[in-house]
Amino acid sequence: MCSSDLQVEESDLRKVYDEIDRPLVAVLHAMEEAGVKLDCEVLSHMSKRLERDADALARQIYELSGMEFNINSPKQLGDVLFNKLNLPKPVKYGKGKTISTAVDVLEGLAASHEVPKLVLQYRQLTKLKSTYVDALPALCRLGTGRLHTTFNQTGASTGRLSSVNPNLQNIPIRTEIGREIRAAFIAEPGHVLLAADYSQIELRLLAHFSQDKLLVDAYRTGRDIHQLTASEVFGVPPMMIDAEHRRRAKAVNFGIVYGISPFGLSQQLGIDTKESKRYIEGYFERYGGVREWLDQVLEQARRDEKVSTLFGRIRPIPDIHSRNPNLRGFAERTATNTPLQGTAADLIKLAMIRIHRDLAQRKLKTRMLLQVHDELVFEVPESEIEEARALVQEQMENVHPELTVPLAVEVGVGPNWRDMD
DNA sequence: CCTTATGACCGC
DNA sequence: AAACGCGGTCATAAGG
Repeated sequence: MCSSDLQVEESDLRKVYDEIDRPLVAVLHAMEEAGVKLDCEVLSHMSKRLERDADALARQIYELSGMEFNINSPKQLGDVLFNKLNLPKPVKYGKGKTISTAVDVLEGLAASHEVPKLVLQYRQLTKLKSTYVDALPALCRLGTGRLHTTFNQTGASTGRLSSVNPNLQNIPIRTEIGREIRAAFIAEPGHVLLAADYSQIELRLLAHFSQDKLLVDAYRTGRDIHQLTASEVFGVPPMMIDAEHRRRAKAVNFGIVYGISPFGLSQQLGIDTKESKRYIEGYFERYGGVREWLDQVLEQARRDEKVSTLFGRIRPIPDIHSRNPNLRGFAERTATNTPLQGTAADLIKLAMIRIHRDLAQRKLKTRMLLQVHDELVFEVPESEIEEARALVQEQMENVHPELTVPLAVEVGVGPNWRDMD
């Protein structure tokens, strides 16, 4: 027996290794070798434009500050904002050393002063330029113009993959400029990119694990889950839910998955902890099964000092008995989040193995390129689009039919990673 | 010169 | 003091 096998003697863990992680190795290798085509021309033009725009912002910042300094140095920036311009220092942010210039601090100041507003714009531009626009083309393999990441199979304690050199799991999408970068990820001539992503897989797994009546019923009947939570927590009929209600309810649902605290939710929503506490209490009043499941996971974590995914992947939770409330709090949130995040990771890995197998069996030229936690990206010859779409959606949705709620997968097809229909 | 820590910020 | 899960990268700054 080889030494790596000694680590996985327990039978459930053995199965996770034999049926998920070991067969995934070949799939990941093929994905890394395939790479993804990058339109370096697009990025080169973007680089010049961002250079000009960032430079113009910097000049305005220097002008309004009355001095030149390094905007990228939090120390120098804090000094200018809070000592030279005498903007109000963030409460609770000093923590001894440098004053925080984090985005939420600057956002609070942006309404009353031009400089923090410009700094936020400057940061957005320089972040995207240095991390993506300038860095990615340099990593393209010469000749093919393709970008090859390395997937780390043991990087995340929950069983998720990670991606390095470059990280292709954090390509921007939220801002317009970010989406321009995404548009530089293209398909070879005669091909399209196909992206398939699980819709709210962790909340669906929460429904499965907790068997909460309301949550299970919501997913079985195809309800808008954030609208439902808004309705239940704020006591407003579903039809009366506006965008702000829904936004707050969405943050509550995410908070539940992450291991909610009144403080964390209040920070996320920019509200009082009193109010966020009311939201959380309101949630558990309505989703009683969720409360019971969370309690049961914590009980198990305290008993075994570990938690598991649906398939038996294990995460030790050594700090669950810590007398340090901070450490213990982290351990508790880890304990409740890991079965959700880890089971989602197990499921998409299983789907990847089966899709890779089926593509080969059917002798399709479609290639799996990327995995981004709940999304798979493929490069598909135009002649195979409909067959690939059906195969991928089918395998992802039916990866584990024993779940008590359906898994929903949305599929998009397009010439690049931004423009998907 | 390289390594490490920190602050900030990109994604799911 | 810190404060909601999991990662990776960049620029700065300081240390060996």
